[in-house]
Amino acid sequence: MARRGPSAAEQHRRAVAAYVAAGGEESVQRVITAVQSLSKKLDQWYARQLADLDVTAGEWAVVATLAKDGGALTPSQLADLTNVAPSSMTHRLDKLVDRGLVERSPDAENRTRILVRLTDDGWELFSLAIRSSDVVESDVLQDLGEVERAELARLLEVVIARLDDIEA
Amino acid sequence: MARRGPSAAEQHRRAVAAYVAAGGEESVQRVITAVQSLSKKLDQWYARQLADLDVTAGEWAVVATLAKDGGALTPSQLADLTNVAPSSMTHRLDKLVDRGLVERSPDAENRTRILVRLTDDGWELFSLAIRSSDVVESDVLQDLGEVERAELARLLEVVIARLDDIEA
DNA sequence: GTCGAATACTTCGATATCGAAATCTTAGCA
DNA sequence: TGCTAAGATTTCGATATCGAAGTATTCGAC
Repeated sequence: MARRGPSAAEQHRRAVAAYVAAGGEESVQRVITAVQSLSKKLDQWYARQLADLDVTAGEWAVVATLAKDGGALTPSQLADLTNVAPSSMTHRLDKLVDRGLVERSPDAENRTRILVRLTDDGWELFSLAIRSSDVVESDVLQDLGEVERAELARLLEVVIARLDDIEA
Repeated sequence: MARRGPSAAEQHRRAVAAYVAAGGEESVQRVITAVQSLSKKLDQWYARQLADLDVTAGEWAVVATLAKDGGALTPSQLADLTNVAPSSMTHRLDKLVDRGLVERSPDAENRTRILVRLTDDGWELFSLAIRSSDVVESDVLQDLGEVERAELARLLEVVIARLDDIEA
């Protein structure tokens, strides 16, 4: 390492070229590859920021999912939404409960279920992490004006809306 | 599971709302969140497709990275580019070599280094996987015309270009 | 009401990943 | 040349994840 690799822009260019050479369609690969490189880079930043808060990416996924939902979710739902096996969620929740970020409570209506909620500390961690990553994210988007950001968001949201139809 | 969760579009809307409520800026969160949900969904599809080819996501990362580079890379470089520890790469390469997808060869110029290359079978796997995922990707983008795809790609590429400056 | 299937979570054994230490090679300098 | 520091890979012990089996509860058919 230490050796500076190719720039992100150059990596993107090469990736598109390789995918097109292998039989992919250019207009598709330019978009898809860009989404993936961007997401990958963002994930790296998050991992570093979360390390400062002493939280792993997996633990953050649980906290963020609960925060987005706003209420309580079962371990199975959390496993599904965060892409891990249910058995892995058991251990993650054990640690998060130990750290006081989430709490488990029995579901009175169905005793096979357990409900997981964020504690006050969990909400505080969520808010803190969002506010600090918002700074990085704003930097990343600084070359786009309000109009362009809105257009970018609109186009991405069109694609996301399509995802639902494809899955069905 | 089995219970149908909220749609991707609905999940996106909720996520943005939660991030804004926690102190994030809306124009930023709409874009960043969309990039991430899209990437996450794509990763799920890839994982399923790769499973059909009997390749894990980690193994695919190595094959794709070598294909994009076009030449030979060292284990350290591969570990860096695919975001895993160098020690993990050792085992991954062992398995990929066993399966005949990559080959290790000593670097004549520096005997501490090892060079990793795709074999013909490795190239074939790459091409096959790209062509089949291109189908899914085209479906995902079907609501956008050529002009909109180009505009989306352009906006994303502006953001990617910014990444390099931020890292420096 | 009771039996069997389905659901939800946890436990268990195997595998993958990580960070640190070990091994080997190269580069720089006296 | 000989010595030390730095670099690249692998080995090793600890931890996280997975899939399958195990346990407990609920739901539906009879």
